[in-house]
This record gives sequence, C-alpha cells and structure tokens, in this order.
Amino acid sequence: MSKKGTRKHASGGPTMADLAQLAGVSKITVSRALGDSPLVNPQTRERIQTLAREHGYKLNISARNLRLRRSHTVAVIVEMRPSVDRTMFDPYPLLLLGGISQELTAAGYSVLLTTRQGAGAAAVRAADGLILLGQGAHQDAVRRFDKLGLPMVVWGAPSISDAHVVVGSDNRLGGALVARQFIALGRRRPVFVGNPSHPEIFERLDGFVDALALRGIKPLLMRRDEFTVDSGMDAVHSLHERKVGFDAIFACNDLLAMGAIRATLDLGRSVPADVSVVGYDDMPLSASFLPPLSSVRQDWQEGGMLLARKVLALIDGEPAGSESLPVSLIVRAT
Amino acid sequence: MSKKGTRKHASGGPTMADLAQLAGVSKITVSRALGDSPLVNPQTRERIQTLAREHGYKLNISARNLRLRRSHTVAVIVEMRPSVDRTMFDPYPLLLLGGISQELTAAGYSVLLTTRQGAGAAAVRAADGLILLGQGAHQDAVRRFDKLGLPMVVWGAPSISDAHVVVGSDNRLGGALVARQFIALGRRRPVFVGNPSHPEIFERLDGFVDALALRGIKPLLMRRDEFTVDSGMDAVHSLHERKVGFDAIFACNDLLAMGAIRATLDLGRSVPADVSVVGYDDMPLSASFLPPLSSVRQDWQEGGMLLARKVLALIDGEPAGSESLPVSLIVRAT
DNA sequence: CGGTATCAAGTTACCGATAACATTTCTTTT
DNA sequence: AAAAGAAATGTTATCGGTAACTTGATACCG
Repeated sequence: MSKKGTRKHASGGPTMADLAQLAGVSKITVSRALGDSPLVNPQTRERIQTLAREHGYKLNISARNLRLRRSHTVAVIVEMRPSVDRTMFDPYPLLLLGGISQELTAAGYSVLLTTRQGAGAAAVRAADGLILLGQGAHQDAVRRFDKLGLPMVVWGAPSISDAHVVVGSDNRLGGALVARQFIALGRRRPVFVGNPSHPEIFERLDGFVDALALRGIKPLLMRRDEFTVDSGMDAVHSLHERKVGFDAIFACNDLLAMGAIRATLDLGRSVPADVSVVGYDDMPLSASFLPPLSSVRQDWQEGGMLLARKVLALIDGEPAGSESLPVSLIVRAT
Repeated sequence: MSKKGTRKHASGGPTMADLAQLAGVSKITVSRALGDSPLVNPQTRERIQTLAREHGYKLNISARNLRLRRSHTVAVIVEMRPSVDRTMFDPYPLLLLGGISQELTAAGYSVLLTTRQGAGAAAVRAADGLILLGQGAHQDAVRRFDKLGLPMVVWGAPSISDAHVVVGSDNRLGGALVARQFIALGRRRPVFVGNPSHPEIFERLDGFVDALALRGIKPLLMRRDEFTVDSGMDAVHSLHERKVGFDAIFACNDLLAMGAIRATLDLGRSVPADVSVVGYDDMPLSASFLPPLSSVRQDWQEGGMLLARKVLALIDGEPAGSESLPVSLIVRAT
C-alpha cells in the first residue's frame, strides 16, 4: 500500500514486463529467453531464467492462449453415469484417464474433463482436440461432437461407416484367442454370452465366430443385456431349461463369466472339466475367484496413452489412423 | 480469399467486434448484451443475441480469462496409479469425478484433470481452485499443493492438525454402524481387518472401537496392508493358527471381507451363523457374492458434488468448513 | 425554461504474451 | 576500410474481451 511499485498486482506474481524491467531488457527478450529461443544470447537467457525463478514468475496461460489462438487443452468427454449395461466398468476408465493424462501432460497439454451433459460449455469448444470415452453405444453423440470440427479421437470399436479416428483394444483378437483356446481344449459346443449391439462386444463375437468357423464350429449366442453376475447365472439356467448342450462359455465380461460358472456348478457340472469358461476384462477379483477365472486382458493405460498420442498428432496436422491394441488371454483354472 | 472481409479469421468464428459491426453498435454493447446486462436496451439485447446465435458466435475464453484475471477452472488432482493398498478403488473415483464435474460445470467452471506428476503444470497454478482426491496417505502432497495458495478442498478424513477443508464420508459412523450391528447380533469377539495407517481407515476403526466400548467389548486388530481377497483369507488363517477366537469380522474393504468369508468357510465355520462379516464400499459384486455380503455404502457422487460446492464457496470468498457425508450399512446375508 | 436524474451507448485503456518487422552492434570479407 | 552478413535486441501491433469513465439523448422537476 505504502510504497508504489512494491506490489503492482493484486493477485498473481510478476509478469514478463516486470522481469524485463528487472533485467533491463524488453518484454520480447524475456519471452524468448524463457522459451529457450536461440535468438537470445545464452548468457542473457541464463540471467533471465534465473531471475524468473527467483521471483517466482508464472506464465499467464490465458494471455498466451489468446495470442497463439490455441488452448493447449484437450477435452475428454466421459460417460460417467454408471449403468448396468456399461462395457466400461470398474477401475478401467480411470486407468484410461490416467494414460491420457500422463501423455497429454507430458506434451504440455491440459486435460479438460466433462460429461456429455456439460460438453456444451465454451471451454470444450475452445479445446484443441477431443477424446470421447464410453460413447460406444451413442453414435449420435459421436456425430454431435464431430460437428465441432475439432481433431477428435474415439475409444471403442472401429466401424467402416465412420470417418473419425478410433482407438480401442483388439476385440476381434480377443474373441479369436478365446476361440483358439476352446479349440485347443477340444470343445465343440461353445456359447457366447453378452450383448452384441455394443460395437465392441460385437467385434468380440465376430472374432470368436470367425476363428471357430475355421474348425467348422458354430457357437450359440446367448444375448444378455445386463453385464452382471445374476445375468450370467440366468443365461446358463436358461440354456439348461432349453436343454441346450454346451461345453464352453465365452462371456463378454468377468461378472457374466462368474455368474455363468456359479450356475454351471449349481447344475452339478464341473468347471473346467465339463465346461470351460472365459471372461473379459480380467478384473482384479477374477484371479481370486473360485475357481480362478480365465479372462481376456486389455491394457487400458496403454490405450489411454495411444488415444492421447493420436489427438496430438491430429492437432499437429499429422495424419493418424484408427488403431487396435493387442489383448492377451490370461489362462487360469477355468 | 477473394472477397475481403468475408472470412476475416483463419480459424474460429466471429468475434464481438464482428457482431458489433453487424449490429451497428460498439463492442462493449455486444459484451453487455450477451452478458444480460441491464445496461442495454432489452430490444438491442435481443437483437444482438439473435445475431450471435445466427452467426454461431463463440466467446473466447482465453480473452475473457485474461481480462478478468481468473480461469474459471478447478484443477482436480487424482492419484491414478492403481496399487494394492489403495482405498479408493474400482468405479468409485469415477463417480466422485462425475459428481464434481456435474456440479462445477453447472456453475460455469471447467474441470482440469491431472495426476500428481503433472500437477506442476502452469495450467494447474492458473486454476481458481483445487480438489485433491486419493491423497489420503500423502500428507506431504497436500502440503505441497497448499503452498500454491489456491482455495483447496481435500477428499479424505479430517485431521485436527490440518487447516484445510476436508470432505469425506463419515468413516467413524461407518465403523459405529458395524459395531452396533455386531452388538445387536450378540457378537462378543469382533476383529477389525485393514490398515489403519490410512486416515480414513483409522476413522473406521476408531468409530468401531468406540461404539463397541460402550458395551465393554474390545475388538482385535488384524493389520493388513493389502486390500485383496488373498490378504483377507490370510488374515483369517492367521487368526486360526494363533488360535484366536472370533465371531465377527469387520473388513475395511469388500475384497478383504470376501477373502475373510472364504477362509472362514474353509475352516469349517459358518457365515453368518458362527461368524458375522461386514465389508466396506458395497461394490457391485458384493450383492451377488455367495453369501451376499453385508457392507457399508458411501455415496460417492454426492461426495463429489459436495467437494465441488466447497471449492466454489471458497473461490467466492465464502467460508466453508470440513464436512462428512452419512453412510449406510447394507445388511445382507453375512 | 434551466437544471438534474435516468437511460442507452460509446471511448479509452488495459489484461499478458508473442509474431513480424526494424534496428543496433559486432564480425567477417575482399 | 567499406560493404555485407550475422547476432542480439527492440518497436509496434495484436489476440478478444471487459471495467471505468464519458457522452448524448430523453424525461422530470419546481
């Protein structure tokens, strides 16, 4: 209050102009020095950088963004309402977010998190790029955001009709791996349990069917809309009631698989002696399920990182195509 | 290219200046009109707003933030590395995020998501407020962010020593509810399984102990660092080996509880006839566990919303204190 | 009818950083 | 030693909003 110039700014520390004055140079030189531009004398640069550190200088992002006409921000739009028919479940989306965040932060970008509801906000439109998670079943949502004209990457299953970049794990491969496992075990009457109207689930089924077809085997499809233990039990009981024979079950989710196993055991049949069961997602609990559940595992974190790299590429004007990540079958006791 | 003025801006739509010209008024009038300021004639306002809509006008946030010296952003710092000793597990943090996001978006704020690693970024310091999630075990982290001098709210257990605002679910109540349940069931030798060095877990234990003490019961503490099924089994086996009698188990997590139940059954004792077991978190699977697991449930989404409301209050200079959310005991078969 | 209150809109001056162009200073070349 | 080139720094203008202060017009008052 008393001395003029002691504290020029109410909130926030010194600006480039302040540093410039301190260093006896002009603003632009400070800007260059802090940006490691080769245009400034190394000594000057050093001096200014030290000064900046000492005085706790903080770059004003809004100012820079305004000037550069970009936000250095990628909006991530997540479906966060938990629901029974969610494919993205449990800790996984968080791992995806972790991968995304890690990669974007490393590249100097920020992650703006929104739900579909809040995605109309100005901040989202101001983003340099867009990542869509968990919108698999909402093609309309994808199209809606596509209209924003921002570089966009979607997590899910690639579809021929859509033009945007899709990153996902290789669901076809997942299905195929399970099929091969069943074949190796000599299974002849496999069942697929799940809801193939989700593009990702459909891919799993598709890969499964194709790989089995090579051996002339045609699996049975038990459509289940809910991805829960109960639903899995239900599926098996329903098979039993209809007196349909089966010796292998591929559930498109671990909970379904657990339910299927439980029901199978209830019916007096043995797992895995009589019936093989494989789930999907390899959730933490699966390994300690009784019996330990075999499952297909996807690398969510890596997926997140890949998503991030793709948007960054698009933002930089580089070409980027859809890509699938490998999955692995974890064989345990079922 | 050909006609001058047709497309003034390479990227991005019209600015306020453009609208001003179109409407034959000055920039500031446009600004006022769009901000619903009473300083403009209602008709003019209407006219300008319509014009803005027609031309797809988008407010430039960076410009506004620069001028207003605030970012309208709250940074959420999450611990995303999954690890065995994590209290915040599974879908829950996502629900927390959902609550936060919903509330902040509604208030016109953006959610900036970062990990602890990326939290040094300029964008974080530029935030108007801070929410810390999953840092319970890292008091140093809390202090580190406290230094930024931003309005800050932490998820976890309130501690007397700390001055910042803490929001969490009422872990003491959770412990007490379980204790009362055990008392009602006539249990006399309860065991607590978990790692009380986490503040939140400690509160659960504390509430548990205090409520039991009213009946002169003193529980046994089985310290377990890992929150897994195996660890839960281990705990019970270890009790058995040491020939310690017990008739009730309060596990501070559902996975531990499941392990404890399994081990108890393995030892030939019945749940719940011989031993009562209660878990914590009420994960989706718990209801369909065999036997269906009793568990303490917290409302994560509401927690997120409360966190958000607290930071907003702090940002607006209103006072805000720590607060705990009620929890409920879901009694099932154990 | 002069003078003040009220309403509507305009002027000017920033917020803090940076690109494009300009200038100065030193080094090198023939 | 004059011209040309390279290196280091400065000037000016601008990104798109908005607050503070001013101006102009109309209404109201005794």
